[in-house]
Amino acid sequence: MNANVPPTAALVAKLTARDDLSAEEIAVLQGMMSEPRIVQGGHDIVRDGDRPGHSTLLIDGFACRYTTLKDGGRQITALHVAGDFVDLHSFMLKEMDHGVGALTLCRIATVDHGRLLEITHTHPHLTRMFWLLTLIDGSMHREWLVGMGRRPALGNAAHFICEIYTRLSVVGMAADNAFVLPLTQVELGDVLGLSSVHVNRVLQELRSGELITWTGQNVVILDWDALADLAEFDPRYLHVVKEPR
Amino acid sequence: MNANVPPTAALVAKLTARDDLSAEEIAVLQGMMSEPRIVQGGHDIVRDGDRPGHSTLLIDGFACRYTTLKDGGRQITALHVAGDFVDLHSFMLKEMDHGVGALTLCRIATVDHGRLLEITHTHPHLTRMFWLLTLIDGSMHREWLVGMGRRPALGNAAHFICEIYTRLSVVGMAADNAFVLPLTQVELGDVLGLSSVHVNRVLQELRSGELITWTGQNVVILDWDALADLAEFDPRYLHVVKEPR
DNA sequence: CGCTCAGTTGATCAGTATCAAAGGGCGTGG
DNA sequence: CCACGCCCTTTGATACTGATCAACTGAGCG
Repeated sequence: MNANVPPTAALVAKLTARDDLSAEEIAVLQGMMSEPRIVQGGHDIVRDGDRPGHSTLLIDGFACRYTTLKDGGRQITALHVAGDFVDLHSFMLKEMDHGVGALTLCRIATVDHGRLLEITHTHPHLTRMFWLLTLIDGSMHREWLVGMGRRPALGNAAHFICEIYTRLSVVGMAADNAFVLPLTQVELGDVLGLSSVHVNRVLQELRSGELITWTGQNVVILDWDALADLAEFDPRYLHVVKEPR
Repeated sequence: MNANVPPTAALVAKLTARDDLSAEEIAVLQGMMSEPRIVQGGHDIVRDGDRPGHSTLLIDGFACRYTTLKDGGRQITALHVAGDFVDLHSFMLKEMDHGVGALTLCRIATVDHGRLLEITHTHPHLTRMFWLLTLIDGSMHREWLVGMGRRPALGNAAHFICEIYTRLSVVGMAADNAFVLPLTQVELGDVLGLSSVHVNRVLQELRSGELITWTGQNVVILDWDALADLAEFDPRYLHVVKEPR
């Protein structure tokens, strides 16, 4: 939000939580991004079938990857927060096989794929760090698969809350077990593979168990241990460990 | 199977289905792999929590990534066939957040992470192709998420069959709508997030609709169009398109 | 002031899980 | 070569999770 926070601040935080970056690498990151741009909530950032010539960094706001089925059902396959590259994978995949939508007003900036291509020639470590970002996306996908396939709705909702809290913490957007999450219950249903009615009931159960409060967009985790236990949340899959990569 | 087929044959097929490789790159691939080794079906190739110093290429056989929950439930998050790197992601993630198991007798070979690190410095294009492989894994994860979240069991089972057929075709292990798939119904349940009893009923429905036959390990797709339609299968997510990357 | 949209509640329905048991194929050891 | 055992598949009965349908509330906003 702050004008003198560089657009890459959250990205740098996300990366340096996993490995040190050199001053030059940080400069390359800052130099490669376009001017920030605003996307209104509810609008698409990238469309299914697009062949974007650039990848998009989310500076601020919430976005998601989603796919829509013929019957109108929607599945959100990833939720993105500040510092996430929402479609870094399009650099190598070329054609988008899903859409990316802004859930709230989003501030974004882009990198040209040509610039990324150069970086793969000139900056191997930075290239690996970009690769790492997409691998962490994959880890989250797998964890969501486990949740949808084998966790009951209550546990999976709890797991989602644990994940988002952890991820927001990394970029300084959550602390003291509290954070802002501007998701409707319909959207949460599209994340968890549930109907919005059932999401409502699951949230009530989490509230009545005094595990969380969730009023408007304000989520507070009242009992982290109990929530993580219910979720069988093991944060290793987020790989928030600084080591040489 | 054949002794004068190089261990990297399927991998090269998989990669060249997406972009041309130079002769030198193919030589690098062949030169980097260890001597092949055998793993018995039912045994682990990598364990959850491991920090392997190498990544494993599946030369032959079927393997899976899986995670097990406290109640004993298991979710398979990826199914691997010949030519797949089952844990290329461990090169950057370092610690395994799930296990990799051999579903059948598997022939594997490994690449040291040190060798991969060198390649990221000396062979940018090959590096990008490795990155691409992990991105396609991610695409499949997302598609599975859509299936488990929003497709009914029947459609998702159909989708799985379409996916596997397409993937096996790329490495020459499926043709004429027929292929060998050595998966038990329990394992298929762990893939689809279903109980084995329900898998049985779903398969019977696919059979009675004359969409497939599945006897022992032999699967035949009788009506591809109807199966793909039921599945809403759109192969774009597998990115089997040759173009400069 | 009335619309719209998000959240909530109740009633009923459908899809899938669970439990239990039986049948079939195949390898192994006697 | 047969018998046993084991694993996988199949079937039936029942239970339960989560979906669907419908209606109502409350808050924000034009």
